Amino acid sequence: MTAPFTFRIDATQGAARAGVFTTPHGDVESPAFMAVGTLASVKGLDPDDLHAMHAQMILANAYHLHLRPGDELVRAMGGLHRFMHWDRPILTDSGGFQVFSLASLRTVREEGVEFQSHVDGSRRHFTPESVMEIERNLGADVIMQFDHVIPGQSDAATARDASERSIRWLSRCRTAFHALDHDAPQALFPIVQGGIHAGLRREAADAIQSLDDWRGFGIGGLSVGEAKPDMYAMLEVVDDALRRDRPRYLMGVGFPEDLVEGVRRGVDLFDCVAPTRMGRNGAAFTPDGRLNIKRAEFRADPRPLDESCECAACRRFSRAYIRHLFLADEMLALRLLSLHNVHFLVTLMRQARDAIRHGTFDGWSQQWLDRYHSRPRTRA
RNA sequence: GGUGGGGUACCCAAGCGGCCAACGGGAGCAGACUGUAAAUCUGCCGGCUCACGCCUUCGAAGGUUCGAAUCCUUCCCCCACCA
Repeated sequence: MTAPFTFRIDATQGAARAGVFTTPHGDVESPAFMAVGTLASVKGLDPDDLHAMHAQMILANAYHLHLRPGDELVRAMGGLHRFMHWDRPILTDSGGFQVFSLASLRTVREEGVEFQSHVDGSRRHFTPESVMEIERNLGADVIMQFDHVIPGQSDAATARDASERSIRWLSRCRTAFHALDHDAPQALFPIVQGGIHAGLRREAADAIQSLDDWRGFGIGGLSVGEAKPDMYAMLEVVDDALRRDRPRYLMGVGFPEDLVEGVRRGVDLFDCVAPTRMGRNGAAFTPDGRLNIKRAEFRADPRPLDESCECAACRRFSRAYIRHLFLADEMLALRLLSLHNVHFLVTLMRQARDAIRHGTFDGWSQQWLDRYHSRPRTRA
């Protein structure tokens, strides 16, 4: 068995790479999409669903699980893997994104962040040290540093402040991480910040890489309101600035087109709430763009959501049926759409992997993007 | 037959002389969601119009009034109780 947290690159094409990331709970073939299970549940799906669609690794969130049910409880229950009955790799986010998304409920200081719990209003203090302990208690394979995420269009001064603070916090995370007793092997990933400012991104990458021999890198602070071209430009900067023999994880991305664009720019891992949230809100991913199942045009449409899809929803159910379920507020609709969307992204990354291995990625990705963006109104 | 209550836009429902094309819901139609405070949020929702605006509506008909969904008269329906 390969030592944990090694990354083996099997093939490359341009900046794109196909590889295998090894964790204590199994290998992750990359590029890969990780479904998000913030509260130790990929909303609407159970582990059997995820296994069946060949999901390899999933995400959970330190902030949310600390508030409820409590990271110490999760540890007492044998850790996140046992608690949620998922025996494959897990990554936990640190709560850095909540610094951004719960901006109205928190105060950032150098020491850490004071949150007012969105659950019960109680005050909670998060520091790099406390977050490391929380993530140790949860016991994911990969844990993310505590970082400071800011809106995507922030000016350079704001972005520098947040990025440099994130690097100082990384240093504290690293010290705390090594001082803790871990119940099982874990890898701490740093996060490259810097907003949409190329110079800041490069500085952040350099500073982070001088701190330790990291097993992988997070790329954060993107898909938080900036324009897509800015995000893609930052990926190119970061691709160039980071060592290539470690996996790169683009945090919070994304939409299908962003995954393909990301792989083209050297990203190996992605996660996003989009497939489950958009599924719950009535949208399905298809190779021809998003399909809004609520639309009247699907009232009597016998076709599956995506005619080329082999997921458990598309193998069995029509658009007409799923539309009916959705409009009737049946929970099965949310589940089927979530199932399809996660399957879609997991499968998309498998296709990208295969294309890289076969040396056809450039053509494949261009064709895929052309079709996705062409969006024929109706295919009948 | 008597008494009381009621008939408002696709449905429910507020309004009870001008600020009413008419509060709210629902349904319907469309859109947005990117490390999940999200099974959430936004817009449209009588007709014509890009819009200003105009036109037709509040059971029916007639009346009072500068002006009515709102007041009066008659009629038609519905509901409850009494006989």
